[in-house]
Amino acid sequence: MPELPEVETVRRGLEPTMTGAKILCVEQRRTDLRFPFPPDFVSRLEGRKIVAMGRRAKYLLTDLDSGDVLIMHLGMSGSFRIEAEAVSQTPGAFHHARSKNAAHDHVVFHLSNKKMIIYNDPRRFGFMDIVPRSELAEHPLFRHVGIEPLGNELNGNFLAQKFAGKKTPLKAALLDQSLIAGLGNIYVCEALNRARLSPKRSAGTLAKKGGAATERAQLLAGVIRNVLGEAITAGGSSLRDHRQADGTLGYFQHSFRAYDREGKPCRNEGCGGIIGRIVQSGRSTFYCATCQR
DNA sequence: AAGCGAACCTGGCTGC
DNA sequence: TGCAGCCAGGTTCGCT
Repeated sequence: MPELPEVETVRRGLEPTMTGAKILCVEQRRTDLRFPFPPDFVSRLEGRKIVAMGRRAKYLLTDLDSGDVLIMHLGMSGSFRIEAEAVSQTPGAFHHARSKNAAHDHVVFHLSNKKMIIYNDPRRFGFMDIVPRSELAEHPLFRHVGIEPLGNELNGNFLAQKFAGKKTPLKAALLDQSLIAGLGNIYVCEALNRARLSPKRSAGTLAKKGGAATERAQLLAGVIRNVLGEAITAGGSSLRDHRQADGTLGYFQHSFRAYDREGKPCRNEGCGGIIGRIVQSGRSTFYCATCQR
């Protein structure tokens, strides 16, 4: 589900409730998601105060007053919701057992402010880990993570330098989290459509011979920032189940120009083409063969 | 070495 | 109504 804009939306939704609160009790309802939980998962969380809620790439980073960081990844179908702690009953015991997807509520954090943070993930591609903040950068998950697309490093020169000589399709290069971290299938399709670049073009064609940036590279870098920024403003995209933490739906899906619009008219000005669908390395690519070259 | 398909897992939708 | 088949926002592994 979640690409950078959705994860950032989740972060912003959780922050007011989580930051400053103390974790009183953690219900860990299974031993694993995509990976096993660390054996001391619960004991390293209970009694700790939450100092900050951050994000790196598609990871949520919860800093604790112990110096540990709780790392959370939502996989394809992970989501959080906030509920008021039920009074006069065992914490969390059955309060939300009646809600729709309770079968997939895998972790419940009970906070000192009488709120519950509930992690739900039907497909269980998400995962959680805890490491000391000082070791985060060297953690296997983060060691090879690429730049933040909304930071200052993303520009035409960066793309040209990283893509120079690459024959891999441009779409695949943009999905490579070790280059730019946070883009996924939706926003790559959207960015390429807005930049009018074919997903099939070799990534290397964005660099000149010496490795300098082409105008296309400059354009693409700017478009990536814009699309992600607009999506965050819209609260992300709600295709199936993504919601902001307060339960409201993101609405960026209404602004899609290519993704999930097979057979519909390209929305680029003066184009008049039809959005098509192809498969690249097993994933759907939506693009307009008329204007994306 | 790069690039592709399969794998992980469940649910929702389509079509027979 | 039922069931088979296909598809899904991510990532990693292993085989050409």
